[in-house]
Amino acid sequence: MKIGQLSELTGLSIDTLRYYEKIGLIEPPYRKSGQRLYDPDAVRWIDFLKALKATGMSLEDMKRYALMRAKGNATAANRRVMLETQHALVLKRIEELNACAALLDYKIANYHDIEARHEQADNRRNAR
Amino acid sequence: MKIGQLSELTGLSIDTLRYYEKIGLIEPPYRKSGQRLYDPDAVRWIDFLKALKATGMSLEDMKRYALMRAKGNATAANRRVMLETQHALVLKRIEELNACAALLDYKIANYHDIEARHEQADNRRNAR
DNA sequence: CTACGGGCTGGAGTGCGGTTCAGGTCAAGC
DNA sequence: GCTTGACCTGAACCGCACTCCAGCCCGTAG
Repeated sequence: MKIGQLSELTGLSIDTLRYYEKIGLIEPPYRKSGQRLYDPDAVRWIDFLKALKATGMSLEDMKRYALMRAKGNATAANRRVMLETQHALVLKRIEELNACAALLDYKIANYHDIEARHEQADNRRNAR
Repeated sequence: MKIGQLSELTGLSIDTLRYYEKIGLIEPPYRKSGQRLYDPDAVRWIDFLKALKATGMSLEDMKRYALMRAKGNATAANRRVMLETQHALVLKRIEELNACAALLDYKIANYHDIEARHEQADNRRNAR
């Protein structure tokens, strides 16, 4: 498929796809008269990249992973370790977000209290 | 307290504190012969800013919040809505991260399988 | 044959969130 | 009174992850 289609399927812009190729995240695909023609498997790889990115991994680290992947089975253990590290980071981040959510809850409850008190005050004023 | 102490207490660099003041996140404090002297309450406000930031809120949005806060009680309801919006975003983000964690788990399990199979192959080779 | 849509390149530009720097001022301790 | 260390300002600079652009090529449809 051509780059436009890949862009549609993955949700990454054409520019981003070319950029990812340039920095080594995507293997340079076969070309026909200059134009990139991608294997359908590219979609799955890019979806995985998107997932890694969603975990907060930097493009730099993703590139390291991609490089190891290209080198084949000998790097499997190292890749696993990378994923495990990232997994731990994700769990940590989730914890952090849970804490933030709790704080927001607390603050929001406070605002509700404040608003309720103001309403009471208004009611008293209107009753006079 | 002086800016150095505030920096220690909040974990933000002196530069960042001055930057936050410049963009309107922190009220310009009282000064004595040019030097900023902060009220201890500043720590609590900055900790709150850090929490908002940890939720992924942009400095721009935090500034909007700070501006409303400075305007007093009349803005309480709007501020509450902002926090509620942010709360919803945090929950969504947590969901996303959970999904990513699950994918990583799956991939890691795959790698374990692959490594186990390689080990078996090695064992067979050594047995010959 | 020509117009058009899509793709190509290299390189410059963008937005965010700071960080660093040059060139000072000020206050406290020795 | 001099040194030291913390602090001041405005402006330039940084890394990341894109994003856009000019000017080109190519294949297909009308």
